[in-house]
Amino acid sequence: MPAAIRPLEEVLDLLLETFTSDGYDGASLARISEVTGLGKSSLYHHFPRGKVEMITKVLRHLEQQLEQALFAPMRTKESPKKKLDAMLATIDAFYAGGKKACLLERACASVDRAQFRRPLQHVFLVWIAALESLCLEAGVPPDAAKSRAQDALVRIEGALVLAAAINDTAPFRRALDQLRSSLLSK
Amino acid sequence: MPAAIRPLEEVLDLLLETFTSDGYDGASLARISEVTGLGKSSLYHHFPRGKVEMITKVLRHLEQQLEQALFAPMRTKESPKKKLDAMLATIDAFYAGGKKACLLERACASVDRAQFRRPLQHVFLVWIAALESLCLEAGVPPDAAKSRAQDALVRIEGALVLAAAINDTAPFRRALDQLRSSLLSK
DNA sequence: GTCTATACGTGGATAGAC
DNA sequence: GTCTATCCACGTATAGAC
Repeated sequence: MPAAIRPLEEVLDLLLETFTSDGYDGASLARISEVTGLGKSSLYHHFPRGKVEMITKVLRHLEQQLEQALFAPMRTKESPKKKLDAMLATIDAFYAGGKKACLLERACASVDRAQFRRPLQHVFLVWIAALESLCLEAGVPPDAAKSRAQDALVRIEGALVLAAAINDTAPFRRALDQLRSSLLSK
Repeated sequence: MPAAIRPLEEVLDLLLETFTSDGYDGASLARISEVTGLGKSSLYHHFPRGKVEMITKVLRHLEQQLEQALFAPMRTKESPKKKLDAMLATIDAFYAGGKKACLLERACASVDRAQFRRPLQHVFLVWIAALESLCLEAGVPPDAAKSRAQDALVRIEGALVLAAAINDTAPFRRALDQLRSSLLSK
């Protein structure tokens, strides 16, 4: 596979951004073409199955980003508490303090979600697993760790929805604060 | 305004259902026509501004439904605890135990959301206000009541998103359980 | 109020030259 | 790998008869 003019990585970053802000349905090929600087034919060269293939690869790309930015730091030898704080700071920055939407949530609500259900679900499951590990490491009882992890994502996603809907980032900031103080408590 | 063949109320119920399951973007006029049994022209007779007017009226309709089913019962003389339990049971049924999506969340993620931002925001604010009142009545400190109310919606919306994404209603059931046990605590 | 027919734009997707 | 040009389906929306 010869190197493309614009590295695929970079294209995926742009697609991630576009799908996040415009939604999967709202991101038209015309818009995507504009954003990436690639003509439609070029896009179909890289993604023969069209938009479905784009979002699928974007989801994998996002998963890799999360792996590097969130999950990998959680496997270091730092104290769980410090790792939690670091993770929350990263999340805070990633969602611009609650001003930015979440690609995952947007994708869940899209018309064609059935066509990329699996990769979408996978990102959530990986994220939950990472949080569960952290809980276990901090001494949270095994039968409670998974629920805790799921509930953390519930709060993050829900807070992003509400913050956008009422145009107030307070719910998001509180959600992170609450996770900071209670996710790892026994 | 002469009575329509099919009462407008009933049409709005059908639209609510369709927008919820298919999303605003995914609900095409063809589909809406099919579901309601009204031809496209009839739809434009009732909703001259098209889909935007439909969703706007559906949101108002939903607000009235919530008023009757959720908010009005909260203003009775029952104990706050009993009223909370009743509300959670209604919510549980409304979202089919976490299997059904939330129109509000779907609408938030739609392409044309800017065109019905206000009515959408209004439903959230009314709901939050109702929860806040209940908190205050139960003796939750005034400076905490609003946050509590917002956080309750965060959990409900977030749980619906996650439950759908990972195809597991457990997060939703837990969210309601947690609200039952902690929303009104001091 | 409802219907049939249709206009018009834009969506995703392709063909074929370079 | 990228471009221009184009296809077709479907989207919303409208016209005009009944």
